[in-house]
Amino acid sequence: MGKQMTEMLKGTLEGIVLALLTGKPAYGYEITTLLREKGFADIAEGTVYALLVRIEQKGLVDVEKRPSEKGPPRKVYTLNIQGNEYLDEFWRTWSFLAERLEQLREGGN
Amino acid sequence: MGKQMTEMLKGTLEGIVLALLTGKPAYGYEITTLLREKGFADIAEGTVYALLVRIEQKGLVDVEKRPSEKGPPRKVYTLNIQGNEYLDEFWRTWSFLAERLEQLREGGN
DNA sequence: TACTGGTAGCTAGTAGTACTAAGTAGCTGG
DNA sequence: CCAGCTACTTAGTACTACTAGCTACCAGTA
Repeated sequence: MGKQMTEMLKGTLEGIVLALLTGKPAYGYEITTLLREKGFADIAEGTVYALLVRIEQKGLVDVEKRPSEKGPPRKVYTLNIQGNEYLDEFWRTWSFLAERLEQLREGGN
Repeated sequence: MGKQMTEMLKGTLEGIVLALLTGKPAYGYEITTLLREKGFADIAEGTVYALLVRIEQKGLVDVEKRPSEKGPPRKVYTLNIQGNEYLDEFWRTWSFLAERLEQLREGGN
């Protein structure tokens, strides 16, 4: 992956994953494949798992272990209230940044 | 500053500063005040100077020392060809991310 | 049986970047 | 003379995505 993309994902990937969880719980492996479908083809698996541990420790998601039909048990992550608030804050921050950047791109300096 | 903003700026602040430099050279102190005018009120001075050192070492800008009317000499930064290419790459990366995020926000998961 | 491959999760160590917190230094006005 | 603005610098810290591995379960196949 490009280095610029790597740096830009810092701070946004967390929001992306939380956004994926709105409404539909998912487990780690599922999230990585979801990300690939959504166009984030080069995000390392290990990155996702580490991120999931982080948002769990922050208390943004509830976790439940469920047996899988094909493989080891899955850890299913569900966005909770705190996670929703955090996600709202994320979107506000994102909007702020995106607006300024569009101004910079169009307005010219 | 919010922690989310801090993390989100990683990778984008560099592009923002380079964008500010397109067409008009500027020096560090000027850039920090420019950033504040543009809405990035809470970006630490030290952050900007460190970033400027970095983009200089990457060879994205040309540097010239000029005496100031009121204070120590200024280091004036000018975007060069490599910087322009880097900035193009930055906008491509940004567009990619912004598109996916808008899809995520609207399309709903 | 042995082996491959898909599913599923985990970890130690590294690099990059924004931050804090402090400092140096020149100039002007009270 | 010193407070305050200008202007730049630096050491140390925290956070996050990465690499590069590892464990483990199951199905199909040679």
